[in-house]
Amino acid sequence: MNVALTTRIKCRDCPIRHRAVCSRCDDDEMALLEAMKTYRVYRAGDPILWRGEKLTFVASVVHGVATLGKSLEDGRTQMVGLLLPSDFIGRPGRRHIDFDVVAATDVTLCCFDRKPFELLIETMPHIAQRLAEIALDELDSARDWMVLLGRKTAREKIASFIEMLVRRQGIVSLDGSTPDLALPLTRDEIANYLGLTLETVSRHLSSMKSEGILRFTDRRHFEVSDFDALHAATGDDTA
Amino acid sequence: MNVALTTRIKCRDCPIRHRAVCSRCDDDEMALLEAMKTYRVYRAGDPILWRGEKLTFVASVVHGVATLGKSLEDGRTQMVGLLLPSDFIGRPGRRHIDFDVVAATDVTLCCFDRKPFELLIETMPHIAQRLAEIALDELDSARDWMVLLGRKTAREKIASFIEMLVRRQGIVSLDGSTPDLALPLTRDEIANYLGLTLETVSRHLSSMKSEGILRFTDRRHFEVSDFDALHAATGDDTA
DNA sequence: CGCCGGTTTGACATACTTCAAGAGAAGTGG
DNA sequence: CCACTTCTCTTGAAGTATGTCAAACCGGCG
Repeated sequence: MNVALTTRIKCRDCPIRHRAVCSRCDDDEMALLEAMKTYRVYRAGDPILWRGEKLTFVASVVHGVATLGKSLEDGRTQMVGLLLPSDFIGRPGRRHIDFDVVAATDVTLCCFDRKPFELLIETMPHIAQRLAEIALDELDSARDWMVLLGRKTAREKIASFIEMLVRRQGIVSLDGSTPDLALPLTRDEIANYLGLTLETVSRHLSSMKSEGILRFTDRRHFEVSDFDALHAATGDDTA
Repeated sequence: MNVALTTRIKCRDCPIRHRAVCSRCDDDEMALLEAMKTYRVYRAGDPILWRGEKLTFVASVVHGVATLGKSLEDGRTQMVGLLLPSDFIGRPGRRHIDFDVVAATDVTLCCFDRKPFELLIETMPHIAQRLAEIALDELDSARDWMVLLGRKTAREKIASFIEMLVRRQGIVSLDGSTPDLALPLTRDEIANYLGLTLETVSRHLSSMKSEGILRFTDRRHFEVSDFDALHAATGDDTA
């Protein structure tokens, strides 16, 4: 089995201490959580939860990136979320999960058995408060993604995706260029995320390269040479 | 101005009492909410909140249907949610709203000023608990919608939309037909919801009519004559 | 009656997909 | 170190679903 226990991190040393579902909890509450939690570790590519599976635990992502996706009958798939550190997995109150969760990189989860966690929601207001915030934030970004999926052209989708990567991991210098950035997903995964095919993704990345907007140092590493042009290609208004 | 006060409903007689953000509250808590709430009424077509606007209140939909949408620079728009009775509007903790909210039919809202409501979240656990549930449910359906927008064909999108209407307001009899149902949106609004154009919506509705899946009694009223065929056209697996 | 918004239908354009072949990297084993 | 496989990615050619443009239809309402 892919699941393994890892060295326990103390909650006070936890990298997601200030953002995860536990972030509003005080020291006493933290001690309680500390006693309940368990870790699970997955290797890149491993399935974490499969659609329809019984939902025995809920979890926060501690390290790594997981994808949240769903498939149609005939095998078409759509990624509906990228789970990054501090993101929450699972749906308290539901017996089964309705999505596929897969580790995109090596992933560490901080898990709580579902039943006890549901009790926690009843008895520890700080948990419910933070959970509501997290869910509402996630909802906002899901809705932004819906605009992208429903109305943007392939080029705009790809530009938006790159811009998101830049905003998340990079700094844009005054001349509109960025340092070297990693593409964390394969062309296929990007396509899956954007509602496109991998060929379309490849073609548009190539054309943005030949237009001088992007420069590839290698297939999985690139820099933006003209951030203004990139933003203009997203179709978003200049917010 | 479009906003008007309406006759106050007592919370205990409220039609959304058991589903809205207040549904977990006990009698004492209810009394407090009763004192804080105000009603706002909008006519079909009226804007309720505009993107970027200051968010002075949050609200629950009591009657009617509102749409939640977002636009691109050049005017393309995408609907990202349909707000039905008991749905929640607003984002506690945010000063501004990032979407356009428009009344699709006449709408009544039960409103709370944002600041006092945020205090309520801190002090009244039942509110935060229910809000988390609502947001997580909404998130699940947003994600289902992302699959539709990203991967379904026009025909599948429309079949899915009709199926949703049926599940929400109708009953399917044993022979797979339904009673007369109302189409609450115009072709244009449906297109907007599905990430299509109104022409494409119209064409596919026509073809499903000629295939004997749907029957229109009038442009805004229809019945399903073959629910199995409808479901088969959605592309979803037989869940 | 004649306008008007919502709708249908047609003809055409095109962005994206599909199918297919091949090139680069990266790993594997001799 | 060099075949050999395998996987990812690129590029091309052809097909198609959906968008775009345009005209006509229909029911409602002044």
